Amino acid sequence: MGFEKSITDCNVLHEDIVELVRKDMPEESIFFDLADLYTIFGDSTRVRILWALDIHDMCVCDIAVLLNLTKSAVSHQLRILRQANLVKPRREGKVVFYTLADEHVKAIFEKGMEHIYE
Amino acid sequence: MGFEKSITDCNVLHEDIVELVRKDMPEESIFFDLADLYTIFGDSTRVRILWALDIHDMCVCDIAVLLNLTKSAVSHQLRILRQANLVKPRREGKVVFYTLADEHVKAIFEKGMEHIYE
DNA sequence: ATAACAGTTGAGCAATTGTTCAACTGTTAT
DNA sequence: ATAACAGTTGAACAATTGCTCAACTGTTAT
Repeated sequence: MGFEKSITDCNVLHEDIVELVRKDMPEESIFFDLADLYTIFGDSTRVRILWALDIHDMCVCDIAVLLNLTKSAVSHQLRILRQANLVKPRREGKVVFYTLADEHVKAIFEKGMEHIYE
Repeated sequence: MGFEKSITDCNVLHEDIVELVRKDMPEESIFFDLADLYTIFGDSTRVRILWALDIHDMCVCDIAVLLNLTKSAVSHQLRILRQANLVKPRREGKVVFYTLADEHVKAIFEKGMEHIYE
């Protein structure tokens, strides 16, 4: 088991605190997954799409009109939301409806709103 | 009161749905604020800093050692977290300790984790 | 068949972002 | 004074991101 090269340009000042925190920290990959999820919420277009879908299922054209975007722009964002398992497509003839695929989305919004308005 | 130029390259397909959703949608600036907040959570370094501070207050050097980063990199990220009112600094001599400034942070993490592990 | 339309996709561009580097404060000890 | 060290800051660079444009599917109607 090797040690990774140290990048830091300073020394530990409170070894006890660092060890305490290090013990309780999850492994690094969890933080990447968490950050990846929040990156998706970090765009106002995607947030508006998710918010809209939480009110009612919608097709690409309706979303585009609602948010005043091209259907291409909407489709690109929907692909990102699809890959993150946040929305699910459902084809009906020529039209593709998108549905919110996760009940946690609203809870995440609510916690965010609580921070903003305090 | 004028109408903004339309960008969309398609027409409404379900006017009733669009109107229903439009009625319940908050104004645009709220989505920018929400997205800005999640952008901050959208970086694994910042998430790890916040997680660490939730366990215990820490100074810049300790964070740098814990996460194997330069103190400059840590300081830059702490500035972003400070400006978003997510952490607060407290100077003690040469050392600056940072504290989590918001109880919602943990709740936001928890909701994110719930989505990842389902 | 073929036209019309909803939706998708890849390349490319402008804007944004995280880190590094180097120079700079602020506080403590000699 | 001045050296030492914790921390901050601005410029610069590489990498990423959101949108546009144009070309492409897939389904329905003529």
